[in-house]
Amino acid sequence: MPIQLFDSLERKLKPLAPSHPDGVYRFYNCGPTVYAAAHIGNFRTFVVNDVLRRLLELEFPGKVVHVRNLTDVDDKTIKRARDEGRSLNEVTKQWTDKFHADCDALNCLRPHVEPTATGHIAEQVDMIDVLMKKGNAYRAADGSVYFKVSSFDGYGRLSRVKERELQVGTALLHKSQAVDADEKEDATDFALWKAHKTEDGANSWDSPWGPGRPGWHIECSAMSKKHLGDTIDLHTGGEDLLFPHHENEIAQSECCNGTLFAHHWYHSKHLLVDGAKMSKSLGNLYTLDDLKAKGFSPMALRYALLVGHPRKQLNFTLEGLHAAESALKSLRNFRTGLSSGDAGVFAPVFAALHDDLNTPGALGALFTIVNRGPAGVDAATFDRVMLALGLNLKASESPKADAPAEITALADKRWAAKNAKDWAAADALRKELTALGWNMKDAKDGYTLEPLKK
RNA sequence: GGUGCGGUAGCCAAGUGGUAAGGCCGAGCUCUGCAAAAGCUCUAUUCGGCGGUUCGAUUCCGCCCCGCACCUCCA
Repeated sequence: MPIQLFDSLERKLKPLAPSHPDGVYRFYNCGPTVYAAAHIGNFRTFVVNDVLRRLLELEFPGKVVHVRNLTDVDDKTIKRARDEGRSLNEVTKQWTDKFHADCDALNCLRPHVEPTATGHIAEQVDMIDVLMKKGNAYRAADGSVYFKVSSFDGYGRLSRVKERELQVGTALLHKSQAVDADEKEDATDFALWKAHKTEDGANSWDSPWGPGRPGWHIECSAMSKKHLGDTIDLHTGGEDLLFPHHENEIAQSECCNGTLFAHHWYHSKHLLVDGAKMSKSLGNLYTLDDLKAKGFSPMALRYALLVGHPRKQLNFTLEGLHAAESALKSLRNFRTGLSSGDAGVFAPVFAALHDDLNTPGALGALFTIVNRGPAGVDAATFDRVMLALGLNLKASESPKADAPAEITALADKRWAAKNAKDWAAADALRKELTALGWNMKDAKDGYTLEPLKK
């Protein structure tokens, strides 16, 4: 069964297949802006894309090229650098490293190519130059270059923005007109090149239109073109990117290249936290480190992010993270009882994944197998399921914390009391340990200590 | 105002024109001196409301109620 995935543009399920004669599947996924630690909402998108990547590699072994960019110059990165009195490069390096570390912890495969915006200035300038020459762009008085939306008939196909504009209460339109009326010919035109402003500081590059920096949208068009060619097979991102980012990418790329940009568009939905949109003011914005500090493993987060269908909003809760930890533990226990056996029982799991990346359906099918017991279930195929989902069971175990000496001393005392069958003393010591936040697990010939969950 | 998505057990969440997967929590049991761990068992006559189509609808259609997201740089 081929992988079927919803296409945001045609709004239907379409099978995934390479469109180029070389059989290489070209996959572009919009990456992060590296100005702060990514939050779990960001990671939902990256984890979903990672499962997609893994499925593609199982389907087209050795023939997948996955490109994911890093946005390392924009208003936010520049502001951060300015606020901290550091260079743009220092700031973006720090958060790029952090992003990589978090992705590794979440068992997300690194993309085959991870291009940066600042590393592709020339490619972006070249594209803008073509757009200027073809009449799809114009230079404003201040040296900025804008894309002329009216020059591209296909504009709005992805997001149906034209339908929107017809009936817009025009409040938003007025707002954007007020801001940009001086420079843009039309409110819907967007920046390809932003003329240098004083607050940009040293972050400026030369161009035929004067010093400045590239607009946000052009970077993906340029990097996609450079690393995957004019036409790619799949372009993905979070739902918020559908408009304007992806709409603008299509316009830029198709006008510049004169050919279809992407065969397939896929957008994953956003994450809610405790039923509300994540925001700093609500105090419900979590990073991976926040959750680690609460004692959760990164793998539990990965699992929790896969519990909902990628094309539905998912409500993240701490309770859900607990559920994820427990579910992972069940999978670990189940795995230890496995040897070789029937690989076919896992077919429903893969069928669910191939059917529009239905991860909750796949997990449900998986636990249906788990509940039938390990007899005759094939270990290697189970492992392949874990590989597809990117669940590293080994890494999901809670890190073994070493108990401090005072705790060990108490535990030793209790162990001695227990062996002396002094139950009263033993129970009192157990209580004491519990109060100190440690659970003492008795085994046949010794004990282990583990910290209680916060 | 426009566009799109959704409302399924205490929480999270699949799914189907033919009578509700799964996870968590909870309860009971087994095993343990106790506890934990592990294992077993149980837990929605019901799928936002009202109509309609149908032999039959949670699943299709209509209306209504509620929630959420996007609408220029937020994954």
